[in-house]
Amino acid sequence: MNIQPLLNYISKIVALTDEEITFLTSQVASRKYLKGQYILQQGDINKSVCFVVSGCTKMFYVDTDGQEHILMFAVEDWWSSDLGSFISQTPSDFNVQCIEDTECIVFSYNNMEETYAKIPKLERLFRKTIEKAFVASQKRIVRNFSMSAKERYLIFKDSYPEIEQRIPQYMVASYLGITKEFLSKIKSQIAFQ
Amino acid sequence: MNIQPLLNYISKIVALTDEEITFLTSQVASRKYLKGQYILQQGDINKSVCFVVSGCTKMFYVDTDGQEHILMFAVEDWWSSDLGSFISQTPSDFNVQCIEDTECIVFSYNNMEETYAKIPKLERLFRKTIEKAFVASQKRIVRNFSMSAKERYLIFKDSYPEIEQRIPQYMVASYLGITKEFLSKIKSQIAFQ
DNA sequence: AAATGATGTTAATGTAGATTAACATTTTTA
DNA sequence: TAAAAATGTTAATCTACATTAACATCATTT
Repeated sequence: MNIQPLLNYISKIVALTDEEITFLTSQVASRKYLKGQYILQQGDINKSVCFVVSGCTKMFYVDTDGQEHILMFAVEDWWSSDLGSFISQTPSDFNVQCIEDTECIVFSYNNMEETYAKIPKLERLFRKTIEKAFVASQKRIVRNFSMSAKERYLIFKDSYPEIEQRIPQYMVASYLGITKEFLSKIKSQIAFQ
Repeated sequence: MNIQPLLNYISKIVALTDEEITFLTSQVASRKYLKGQYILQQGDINKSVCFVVSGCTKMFYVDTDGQEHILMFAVEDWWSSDLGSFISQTPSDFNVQCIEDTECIVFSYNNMEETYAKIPKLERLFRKTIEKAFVASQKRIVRNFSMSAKERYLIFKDSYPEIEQRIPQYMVASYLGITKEFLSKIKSQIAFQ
């Protein structure tokens, strides 16, 4: 199993010994999904945290009216999971679905305690990763409160130009919390200045 | 210095030895603020993470139109900080202000690495705390996208009845992302069913 | 106890973005 | 290569919530 992409990612944050790498390798698994496949479904208990090696996923919530609300995308070198369901082992509020053929490296809930115990550096890595995710999430709340949809779209485009290229526009709209029709209007406004 | 409230909080999540408690005590400080005082101001670098022992704080963002947007309140046993500024030691986007006389126990940035190194259990505690905060933040994003202001108000009221009692209504409105006038309307609607 | 400031309410009017619906374009499949 | 499915656009109409403004109530200070 090739976990090199994960090791490269980790090495940017903490340095593992050969022994730790060997142990880590024994604790994770590689998984491949086709475009359209679900990694997690609303209501199921999330048993795993995925590191995306290639491809792209979306995490979304389907509300009582059947409307889909995208919370995040994950591409190469990102983490993709419903952390809430994972940490409390309760039914998930979210779906995680592949929007391209996707390859992941997977940590499973049962191994997690042992992995943290044997490699405390990984606990540090996850602490830092989640700190950043939390900060980004707070900033998104602020933007949703204080900025217009147009401003939010421009920031998204600017922050994630690669992602905007590879996903359909109606998913960008969903991520921004607006309808595809309104995003279409915004884009035509921008085109004419 | 009385750090008992912090120790009680910690003991619910991880068990510290006497030695660890002694060390921890040497690393934190107690601080008192009056109602209205700022613990952190937008633009300043956040040097500390506060555990609230008594009182209440609000963290908020002032946008370019001078409008205030409240991200969170913190009461007894909660953490109150701009984590983004803290972890990256960059100017803060947020203000933290006391809305009651408030007493905190403070971890400072300079001690943090050492504290984690000496008491890895605290790194575990913070990982878990931030995981929960992140999950709550994601759920808030979903609610803001998929629910009406009235629904969000009812959930807030239900989730934090104590907080709703002790803060002015216009701050609840700001937290919900609506105007005080509209919250007033919602409340009168609810009163007549 | 009056005055000041902070907080809350009501109502008229305005607007960002939703909804609906019809159609255009692109991609995928048979 | 035609048909079907997925994606994107345009325009009319609607609505949740913002804005403004005037006033009411409560708390704090002098």
